[in-house]
Amino acid sequence: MSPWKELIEYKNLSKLGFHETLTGGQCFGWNTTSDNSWIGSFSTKVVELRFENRTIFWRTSLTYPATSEEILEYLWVEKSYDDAINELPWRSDSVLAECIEALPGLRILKQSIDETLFYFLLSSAKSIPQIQAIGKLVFQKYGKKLFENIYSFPGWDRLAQIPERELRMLKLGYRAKYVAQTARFIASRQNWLESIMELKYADAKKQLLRLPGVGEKVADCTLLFGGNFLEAFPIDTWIEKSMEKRYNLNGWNTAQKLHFASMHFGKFAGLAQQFLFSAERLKVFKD
DNA sequence: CTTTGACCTGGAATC
DNA sequence: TATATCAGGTCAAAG
Repeated sequence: MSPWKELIEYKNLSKLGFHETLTGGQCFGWNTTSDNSWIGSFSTKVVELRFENRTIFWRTSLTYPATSEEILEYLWVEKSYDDAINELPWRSDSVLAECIEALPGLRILKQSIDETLFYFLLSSAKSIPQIQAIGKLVFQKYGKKLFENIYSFPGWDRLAQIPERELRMLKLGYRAKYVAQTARFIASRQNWLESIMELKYADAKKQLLRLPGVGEKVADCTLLFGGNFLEAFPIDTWIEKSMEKRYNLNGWNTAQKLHFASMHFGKFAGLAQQFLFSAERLKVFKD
């Protein structure tokens, strides 16, 4: 590892918001190394981050290094983040205001779409630690070793060569079929997944829905966390609960809730979703 | 077009 | 210490 360096001093960031960003379920490649530090990887770069006195410090692997610019981009530490927060309707929405206040600096990471799709294909009826665990088994077996205890995403072409039964042995359960079939779909279409990012949100989502194991929720997670589509609004059980309890949308179906989210939260609905989601998960509200 | 149940597995809840 | 339930969903069959 390189020596620790200061990445940036960040006034409006809490340890909780940062911790939740890295371990709250939008990504699965980070592990806590101490009370205030985390180690993980993105696009075969290994990084350790530390949060201290409103400042983020970083160090990186010598064999798989990242630059500070790459880390800032991955963490969405840019003016566009502040602008996005500013555009959310927290001035007139006290629920959202309370969530943002409780989790300063919570953000959407800029992950790669291939790896993000993979993880969310594993996510159904699994808790965050379980998704992390079974994902890691696959990385460990078919990926490249990047660091002690850190392995890379093998890539869809590699995954396409693996029989479903072999994936089942890695505890994927019925998700093995999703991964195996999706891998074959993607591997047989050159540049298909990457080109989705050039599309408009609705079209990109329509494309992802063609994949086996990808329903609305997984499609929106993939687009939001891996495709930089900030208007994507994944509705899982937590958000479902949030919409019904905090916004009184009992009896609304998913399409209606999605419409509400888009109208009410606007083009950064996905960022709002992350605050609502984490607030619900971390029990910010008394109920 | 909405509703229902199966699908793998295991950590967490209740006996 | 056992046994039953349910979990960041999807899909297909049935109403």
